[in-house]
Amino acid sequence: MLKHAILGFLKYRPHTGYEIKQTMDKSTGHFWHAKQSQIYTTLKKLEEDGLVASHPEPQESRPDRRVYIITESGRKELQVWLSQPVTKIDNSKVILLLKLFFSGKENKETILTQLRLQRSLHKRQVELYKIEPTAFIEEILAAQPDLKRDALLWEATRRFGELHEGMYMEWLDETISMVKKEF
Amino acid sequence: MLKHAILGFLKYRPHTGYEIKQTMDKSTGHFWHAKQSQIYTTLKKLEEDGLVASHPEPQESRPDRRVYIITESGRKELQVWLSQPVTKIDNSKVILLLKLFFSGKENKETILTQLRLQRSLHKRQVELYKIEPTAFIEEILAAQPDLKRDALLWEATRRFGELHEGMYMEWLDETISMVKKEF
DNA sequence: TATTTATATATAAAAAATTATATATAAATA
DNA sequence: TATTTATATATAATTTTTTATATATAAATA
Repeated sequence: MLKHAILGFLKYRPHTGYEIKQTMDKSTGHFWHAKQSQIYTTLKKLEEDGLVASHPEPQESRPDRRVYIITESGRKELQVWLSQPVTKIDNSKVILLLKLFFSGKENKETILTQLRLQRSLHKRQVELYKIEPTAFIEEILAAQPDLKRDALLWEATRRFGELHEGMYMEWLDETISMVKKEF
Repeated sequence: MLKHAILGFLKYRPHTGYEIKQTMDKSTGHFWHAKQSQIYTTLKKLEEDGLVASHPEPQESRPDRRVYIITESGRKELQVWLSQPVTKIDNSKVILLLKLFFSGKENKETILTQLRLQRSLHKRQVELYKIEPTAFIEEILAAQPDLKRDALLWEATRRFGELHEGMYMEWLDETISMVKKEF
């Protein structure tokens, strides 16, 4: 799946591995991520398969960078993937829930500390959703106004993050109250 | 992490690999899952590390089953893991959002079909959250009433699934409307 | 009666993802 | 001035996860 994410980014403009990591973190970070090492190895595989092409670009003060572009074959592959329906719900993994599930014999304060720490992390995240991705969208739209439809969908994914964080905070508050009362 | 999930289940009672898969699907399935093959290989590793022990149990009509129990060392390991704070937000992966993010050049109907299919999948899921896990909890509580605190936490994780599905449906409806209007 | 599905057990191979490590320079901080 | 942090590049080793395959019997369905 990372293959297709990378093809997606290269559809807009050429990227180096480093740039893909940066762009990904700022745009799809809350619903799709990858480690830098994974991006580099996947780019190599994509090039072997002829879905992307690359050339080294000399730099004055930094080591040479390798710039990747999408090929025609890559565009086709992306297009096919985009049109394929998503036929199941993706089952995510939530470590906090896993710990909570088995914490029946833990003492009250251990559980509350766990929940409160997560609450503080998510509170910060809620703030981020209201600024960061919007800036990213406006920057690109200024250069390419033909991406208006793309921008609407990017906003929809940002909105998902916002709703998700809202739901998470609601659940945390509800659960903290429950533990305070019932434990 | 699967190691600890398995230790968690074995804390309550002995399980075979097959049973762990069944129990997991019915209880933590919406926030933690594993393939059967992964469960078997992880059980082996846990036994090598002395965190679980096993013995084969002959059966009349079926192949012998191997029953795993948690060791003292396993209980300690689980306890340490449970008390360690979760210091970051887990970044999940949502395939639908990834596709949507890159679908700016897809036609309106392709996008709407994608969203509507997902809506139907999640609608069915919403129903499941209101029955299945509750049955699981009551069954266990009937046999072991000292698990009342455990049951409260299990209910909290079920509630998370319920809220999550509600939020997902809300977002899908919102996004479907947006695409209908703006595309 | 034949075929399919479910129960119950797992192993092997492949793919994906994480963690650790490595190089080199510039800029900022102590 | 020395150290740390940030930019920019990647590879190697390990762990985790998925996909594919395998065996054997009972029960249900066509």
